[in-house]
Amino acid sequence: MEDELRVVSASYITENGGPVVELFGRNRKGESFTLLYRNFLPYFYVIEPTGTELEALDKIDDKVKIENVKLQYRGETRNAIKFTCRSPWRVPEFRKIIRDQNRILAADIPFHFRFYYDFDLGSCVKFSGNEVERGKFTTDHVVVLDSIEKTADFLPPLKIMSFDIENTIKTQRLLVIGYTISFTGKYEDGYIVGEPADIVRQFVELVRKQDPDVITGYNIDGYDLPFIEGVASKGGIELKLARDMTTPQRIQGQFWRIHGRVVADAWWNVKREIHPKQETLAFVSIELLGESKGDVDRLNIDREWEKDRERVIKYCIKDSYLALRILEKIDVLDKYENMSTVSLIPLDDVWNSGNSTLIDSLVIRVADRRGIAVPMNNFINRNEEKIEGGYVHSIEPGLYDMVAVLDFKSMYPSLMIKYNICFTTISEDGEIISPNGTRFVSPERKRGLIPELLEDLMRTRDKYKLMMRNETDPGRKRYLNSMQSQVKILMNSFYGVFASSFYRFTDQNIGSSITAFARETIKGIINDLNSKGIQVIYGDTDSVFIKTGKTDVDSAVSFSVSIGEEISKRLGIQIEVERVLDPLFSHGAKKRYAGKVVYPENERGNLIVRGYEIRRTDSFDLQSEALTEIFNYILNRDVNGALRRAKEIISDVKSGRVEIDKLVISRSVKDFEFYKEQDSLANVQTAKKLMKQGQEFVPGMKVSWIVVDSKKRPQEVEPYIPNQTSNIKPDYQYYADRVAQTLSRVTEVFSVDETSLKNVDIKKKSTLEDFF
DNA sequence: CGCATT
DNA sequence: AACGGCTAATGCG
Repeated sequence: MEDELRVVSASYITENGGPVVELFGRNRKGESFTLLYRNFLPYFYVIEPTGTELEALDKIDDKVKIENVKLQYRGETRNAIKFTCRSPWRVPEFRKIIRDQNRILAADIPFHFRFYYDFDLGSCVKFSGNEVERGKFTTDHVVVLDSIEKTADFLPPLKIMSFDIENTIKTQRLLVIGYTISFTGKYEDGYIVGEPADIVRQFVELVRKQDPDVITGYNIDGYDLPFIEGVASKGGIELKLARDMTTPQRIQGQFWRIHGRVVADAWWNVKREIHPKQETLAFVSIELLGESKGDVDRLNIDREWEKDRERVIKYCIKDSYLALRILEKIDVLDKYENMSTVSLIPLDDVWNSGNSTLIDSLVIRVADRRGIAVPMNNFINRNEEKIEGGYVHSIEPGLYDMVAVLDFKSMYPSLMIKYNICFTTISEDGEIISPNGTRFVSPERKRGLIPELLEDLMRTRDKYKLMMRNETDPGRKRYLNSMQSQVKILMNSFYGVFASSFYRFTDQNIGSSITAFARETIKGIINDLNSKGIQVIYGDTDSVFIKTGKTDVDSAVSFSVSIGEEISKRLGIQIEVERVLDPLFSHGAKKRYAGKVVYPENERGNLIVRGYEIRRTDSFDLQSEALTEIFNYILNRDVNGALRRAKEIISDVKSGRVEIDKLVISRSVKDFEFYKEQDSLANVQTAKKLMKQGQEFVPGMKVSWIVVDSKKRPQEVEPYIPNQTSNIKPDYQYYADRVAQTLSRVTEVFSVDETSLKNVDIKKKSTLEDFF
């Protein structure tokens, strides 16, 4: 049989003492597949092993063969051996035989990645083989592979299953599992009730029969899955949720791995994608879907269950439905499928692992092809010293006219290309010298592996952008846009990974050279512009804000474009006019500014605010809204209006003329042990109170509260739960003070301080009362 | 200064 | 075969 597949996940199982690689996914028609490959074995390298080491390796019962090879290691050709064995799970044990871990190479690459690299596979594969009986596998088809190769990507229908559990609070008894399944645009839902052990047994059956690619739910990682696992282990039930009958495994107390499926917690994904101000399912459902949750009282779920079982079941199913719709709404599935295409690893690994895994996938393949040694990651000898980062130019308080924002296109990747920065080119006799003294060989002598990869990615991105411009079909256009954006994200993640302390190809000097070149470049531009009489107002890492001195937009744009072109040509790195702001406001702090956009045309009139409270979840809505209003006045150059309105807002808050929803403050909470003085922190206090009330809480979650007495030490707060606020009395003075502080940072630029803002006769204005 | 956030 | 991109900077308590 022959077909093509989008790979959802890859793993291996043991069969007759040896490994079998398994790939899972769906074809264009939406049929699910298991692909099996039996003739692949694990291996690693050792550079110049000693006699004793070689003897010990040779004696290993698991050994298949030892071969002599040559490898490029730290710029030299070295003799090495390639050690092949049968059991991937025993490799950590064999690693210990070698004294100096620097001499063992590529002995920490997960087996399914080894398979992926060696067969040069991608997000989609073309295969041929014999279809066999399904046996224990849950997919529509099971195929023993003859051949497999990478193929052009496509997006088949994937099946998503969302579930939610309800349990009693006191006895922690499982009451019901509700679920919703989405496939080819259709929804199907249902529930399971009965004895707890039976519920879990039936759930396992359901998952096996439905065979979903993605499993989701709201906070299933930290709550529902561990709960079900607990019931299963108490009842002696094997939780065979995987496509190959294995049980879920928890990685680092956080992610779950279920062979053949992606576990994608809707909460975790929402957090990562949209940073909502509050993270409860109720809040996110309303914000994203405009739908509210059922109104079952979870605190008295035992009573609700006795009184009206149907209602609790409906509520449970609704929660699973909402989580599913949220996951669909934030469009993560397509996005991660496309990143899988760009980074050449299975969907599951893109979704649930870090940037270094993506970079590994591209870099290790090239290194292997060129005989370049692949060291292991090093999590033990972490370098304590930090790399110096980007340069941030200070900004004077004030209101500035016609400011152009120029910024570098992919600055760090561009510098890595320009200066040939790579672990393969770093050398004491290099011709290129970074500002911190590190030397790199010139590209004429030896083109670096990383610069070459980055150049390929730049070309790929430009290709997608060009295709996007010429595309008329909106669906296809969205796809192309997503692809170019994933390529950009991947390019930009190179610097971070190479600046990290643990990464296999990292050298401290590589990371610091990149930022040093960047600082030199940006400072050079600032000095140059200043010497030409062009005033630089601000700059951060890869951007410069200049005063154009023009009064109309067209001249401001053409003036700054010509400056950008001149710099681009001179430095060989592209710099573009991102925006023109008129005016730009600063209160004199770095990374904080507001401006009104006059260019580009499609953004004209928009207000942009960076860094200020408006964007922060630990400021309350009223504070954000007040600041936005004041910025509106200021950016329309109405300073008196701003002052008048600021005073009005503050006096309104002070006298309690504000809805409680506007006073909610949210912050995340870690594991309590993490804190030195946990009792003094409002977020920890809130989490503890929530737990006492029997609410779901897991570390890492954002909690929301209202300050009720700021004069107590520590300040007293009450958890905020929507529609349950009747008995909370906010400390209005506290809120008024905080708003005053925020607004005065702006008004002080115009010589009005906090005290003058607060000192108003509130009797004069009583706008609200006039309505009654 | 510790902590969370951008 | 398995944890893991980076720093600069602000502001609250």
